Amino acid sequence: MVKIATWNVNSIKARLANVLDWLDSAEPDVLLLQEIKTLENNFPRLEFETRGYNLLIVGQKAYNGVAIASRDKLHKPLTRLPGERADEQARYAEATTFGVRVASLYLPNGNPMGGDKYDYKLRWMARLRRHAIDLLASEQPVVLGGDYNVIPAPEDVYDPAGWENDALYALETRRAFRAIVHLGLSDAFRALHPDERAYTYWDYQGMAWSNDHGLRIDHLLLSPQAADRLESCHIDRAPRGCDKASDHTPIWCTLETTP
DNA sequence: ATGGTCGGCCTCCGA
Repeated sequence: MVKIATWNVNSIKARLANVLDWLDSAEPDVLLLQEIKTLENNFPRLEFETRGYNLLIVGQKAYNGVAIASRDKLHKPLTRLPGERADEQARYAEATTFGVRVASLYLPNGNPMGGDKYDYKLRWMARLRRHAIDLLASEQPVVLGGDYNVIPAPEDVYDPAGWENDALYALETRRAFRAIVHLGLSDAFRALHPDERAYTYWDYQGMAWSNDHGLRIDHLLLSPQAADRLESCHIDRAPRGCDKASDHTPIWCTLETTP
């Protein structure tokens, strides 16, 4: 069995104690991190390495930044999403570990609607779709995990009507997300919990956490070869309630080991 | 009574 988790930590330095506590209790084999908000050289490597994790870090100063931590070696690393050479933002890391092709992705937020930011989000989603075609053609187990900044359906947000003009839920955003999933990927959480209302993100503002005004925007999308091995998927709400919490909480899945 | 989101970085931007 291999346990793969994803967590937008909103600064690895500000969140280090929370992340290490969670690593020690949840013991994921692979942790996909987003919004580390630091350059590779300033990432707290030692704390992960002493716990037996290898690292692939794609850093950026102050903004964005993703990483993969794994108890197995990380083979054939890819540190940029193909398709737009001028894109300097650190939003994508991919490698093979435990025989699974895993990606840690931080999809652009896209707000405000109708400007450069939203155009960039849609272009990024088109690039992800194009890349997913190639990954699926390889017929290997693939787990594309991360902060998608996409609310897939009304049951994934506390107030769907209030979010219709937001880049996380706009019709065009949901269509672009479905166009990726419909290539043949499975949303691990929704596949195993079809009727469960569950969120992965609660804004810091307006008492969103205490009112459970959340969004489900962190996802694990699985290729058929991974989905056939899917045995569990859970959102761990506990870290969101801790002191100095990230606004996102971890979601993880387990894949059966191949016989 | 007070203040009311947070992180990074430099006084504001991004989320």
